[in-house]
Amino acid sequence: MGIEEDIRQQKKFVNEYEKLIVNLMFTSSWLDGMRIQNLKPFGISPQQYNVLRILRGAFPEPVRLADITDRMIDKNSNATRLVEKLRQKGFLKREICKQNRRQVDIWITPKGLELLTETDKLSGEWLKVFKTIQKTEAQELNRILDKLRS
Amino acid sequence: MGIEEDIRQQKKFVNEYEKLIVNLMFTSSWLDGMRIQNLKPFGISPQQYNVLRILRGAFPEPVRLADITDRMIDKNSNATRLVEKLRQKGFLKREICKQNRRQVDIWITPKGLELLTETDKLSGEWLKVFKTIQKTEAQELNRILDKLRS
DNA sequence: CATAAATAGTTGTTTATACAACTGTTGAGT
DNA sequence: ACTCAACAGTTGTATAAACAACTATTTATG
Repeated sequence: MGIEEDIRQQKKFVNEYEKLIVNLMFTSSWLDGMRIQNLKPFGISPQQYNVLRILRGAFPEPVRLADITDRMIDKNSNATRLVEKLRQKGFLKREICKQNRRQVDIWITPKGLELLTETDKLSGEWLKVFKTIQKTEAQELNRILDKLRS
Repeated sequence: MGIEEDIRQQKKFVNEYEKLIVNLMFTSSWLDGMRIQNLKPFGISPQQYNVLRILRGAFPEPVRLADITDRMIDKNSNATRLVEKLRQKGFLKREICKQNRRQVDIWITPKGLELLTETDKLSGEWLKVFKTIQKTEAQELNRILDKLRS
């Protein structure tokens, strides 16, 4: 019976919108839990993964720290510290920009690219999770979520 | 153009499912940010609000700590400490169960109920956020999200 | 050119989260 | 009744998130 069962709620939601808020939060938390478990063997968090994906998207061009913050799913995380964690693990390099010494340019390293190649292999696992819904349903979800935020 | 624009992604997603993962995470983070801002004037976090809602749902019956954990959206949060925070603020009371002294019974207080009555008034604000989508679209989202987790 | 404002990151501090280890209580099996 | 496993919460600790204050650099303005 869906989300009511997941949160053991006896009463019905007052309306579809109330239910939707809870449903989105719950589903996201559920997905995030799976992402954490998936990435654990690689020693990175979903947020760190997010940063590496952004860097790969720009490769071989560098990305500025501010751009990372701007493009991250969770805007509130501290990009400086996230990047430092990834640098310590050797997945990226950072350099103060010669032209504008306020800004820091960041590149993904071969080791970082290699890591993403490994995690890419997990996408088959993810597709299994999503096999429960049709492609048209995924499209419909994407459409309505985009509309919701507009 | 939707989520691609929100995360400033130039390239297209490889498929609707990849896009959906990002879209769900992003939308949830966006909603959560609004919830934090909404609840800030009342001095509680979304998680604490979630606990109070569970308690109100059972009122005047008590709820056991384990049930709270079980019914929470974010299962990983530490219910003991969440409850203690709310107790300090006077929104709930807790008592060791006479019949089974391992378990702790928790009730929402009149002050807690009053707080929820105040926050209920905000639901009008929330409906404004959701006015962008139709009721049938909300139903469709709920249906597909439930299916996704099944 | 001197100063102020804006920009780009960094650091400090408080609070929250994740996960494991721990305490106390009850129930089951012998 | 005694032992052990299961149960219900709590506490410790390491890591991360939230938010504001701070430093350094560049750009704009008089």
